[in-house]
Amino acid sequence: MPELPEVEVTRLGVAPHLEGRLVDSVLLRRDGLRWPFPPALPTLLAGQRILSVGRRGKYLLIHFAHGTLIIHLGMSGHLRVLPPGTELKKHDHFDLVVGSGAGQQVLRLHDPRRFGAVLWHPNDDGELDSHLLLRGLGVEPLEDGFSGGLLFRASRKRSAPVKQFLLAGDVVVGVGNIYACESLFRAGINPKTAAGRISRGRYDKLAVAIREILAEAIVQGGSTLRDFIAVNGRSGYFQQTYFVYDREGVPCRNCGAPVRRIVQGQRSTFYCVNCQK
DNA sequence: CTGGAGACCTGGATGC
DNA sequence: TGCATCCAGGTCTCCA
Repeated sequence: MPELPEVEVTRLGVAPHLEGRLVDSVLLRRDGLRWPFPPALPTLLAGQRILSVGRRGKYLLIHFAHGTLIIHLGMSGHLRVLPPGTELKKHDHFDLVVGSGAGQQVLRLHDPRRFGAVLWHPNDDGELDSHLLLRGLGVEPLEDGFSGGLLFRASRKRSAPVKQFLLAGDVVVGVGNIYACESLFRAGINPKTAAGRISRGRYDKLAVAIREILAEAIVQGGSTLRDFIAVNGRSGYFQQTYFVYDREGVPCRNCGAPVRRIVQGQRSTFYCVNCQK
């Protein structure tokens, strides 16, 4: 579920409930997800104040004075802010309880497939950017530094299809399977084209498309933010109007030709043979 | 360095 | 109804 917009909407949703508050306790309901939970987490965080909630790519970063809690939602994870005592559901793996008394709230991580992660980076372990999982990440697509020029330069000598080039995350972060498909459609680029054979001008168009599509998705998600504190929290995310993703055989919204599905790197790619050359 | 395949998991949809 | 198969929003690890 979570690509960059979903993670950013999650960040916007949970931050007001976390920032400035003291951690009461941490509950680990299993040993870990993709990697083991740091067993010392409850001790490390109890009584500590949350300074801010940030994001790097698809990683959520909960900053404390002495380190950062790194949370990844994997394929199926989501976070909710709930009243204490909320009934536990299957696959609720991790709680961060903040505040005390009537103001207490629980940040709860739910992740059926368990591809997510909860990790701890102590400040005395060096810069957060040098953390093993963060060090190889590309630029943020919504920040300065992301441009068609960057995509163009980074793609020279890359023979992989442009779809895979975007998904790899070492040049630009946060573009997952859905938004890679949608961005390439908006830019009119065939996902199979070798990244290194795409012109500067077409990358300019692609960079704009990526920016616009991610920003639009975040705006749409913003309208559902209160779901993050709903007890029976519905999806919390949003229904994006896709142009090609998950629309195999359906007429292209632009030209009417049936949308095609192919497999690249063991992932589905959806595109329009007419509109994407 | 680059690129491709396998790995990690559960659950929902589909087909016989 | 039951069971098998396929598919899913990520990304690390290993190998050629």
